[in-house]
Amino acid sequence: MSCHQELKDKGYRMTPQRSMILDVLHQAEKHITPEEIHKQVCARFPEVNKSTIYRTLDLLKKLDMVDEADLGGNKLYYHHSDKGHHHHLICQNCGRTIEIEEEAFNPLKDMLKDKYNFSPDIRHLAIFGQCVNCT
Amino acid sequence: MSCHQELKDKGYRMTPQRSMILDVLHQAEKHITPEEIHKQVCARFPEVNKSTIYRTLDLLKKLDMVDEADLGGNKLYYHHSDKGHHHHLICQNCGRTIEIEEEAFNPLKDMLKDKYNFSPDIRHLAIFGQCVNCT
DNA sequence: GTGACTGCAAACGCTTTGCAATTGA
DNA sequence: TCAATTGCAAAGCGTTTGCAGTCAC
Repeated sequence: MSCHQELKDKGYRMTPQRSMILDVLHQAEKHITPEEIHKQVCARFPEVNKSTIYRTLDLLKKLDMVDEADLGGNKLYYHHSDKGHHHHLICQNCGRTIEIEEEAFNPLKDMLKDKYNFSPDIRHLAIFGQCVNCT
Repeated sequence: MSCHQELKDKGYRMTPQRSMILDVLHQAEKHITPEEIHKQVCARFPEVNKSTIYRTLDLLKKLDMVDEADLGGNKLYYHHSDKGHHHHLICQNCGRTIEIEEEAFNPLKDMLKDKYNFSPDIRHLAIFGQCVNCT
């Protein structure tokens, strides 16, 4: 798990808390909230404080080691950035989320650049709607 | 201002508070937050409670008289729905927001439908990035 | 008159912060 | 050793809620 080393290399300390947060992020199959990270970490190592979760996520975000996704609602979601950027289709009916690869948005990016002179930074995009099962 | 009548027709009461909230929404040039609505309403009619703003916005949303936009961050933005759906390009550097018309996203919609069997409900989309001045 | 509406105050959920105690290098 | 990191408790922010009083119809 090289990201443990990565933290050290950048001059930060490796603590059990940070190690476990990294592990949880690593094992997570999809985006998780600070709340979920906290729950999972506490299952293994009781009494890690929530503010530690938040501070660690801030740090990892600053170091580009996690991606932060605002999927709507009032929560933020995080995932390991080595899992690549991608986007989400979220069914407003059943809640299913479909991941789509970043490249699918290249035509959109080009259009925004050509027509609006705008360079989009599309790391996460949440698009709401209806999935097949629900239409 | 027919939306005042519209409320009545649907069986709701017209109060000074609701009237002013509608006016503020009407005069707003762009999306505004409940906070801003509150400030503007209070400038004319002191002491309208914030919960009234929230409850009125909920009502108007239910009646499809306002659109709610989650532009990221922890705030919600509102605007009169008769101003039409549109999207936003938000410069992460200078904060400028550029409105773009809904039709610009038709190719994207078609792609999501064809490739992912997903029917997007794209009423508001916020795309972050860099505007011309900031690149 | 009466139920829809408002103001108030308290609580919510998620996140941030100041500070003293702890701990990794 | 000693600055970086943590836990704790409190506060921040935008929003929601229960309730008693008021007001549009």
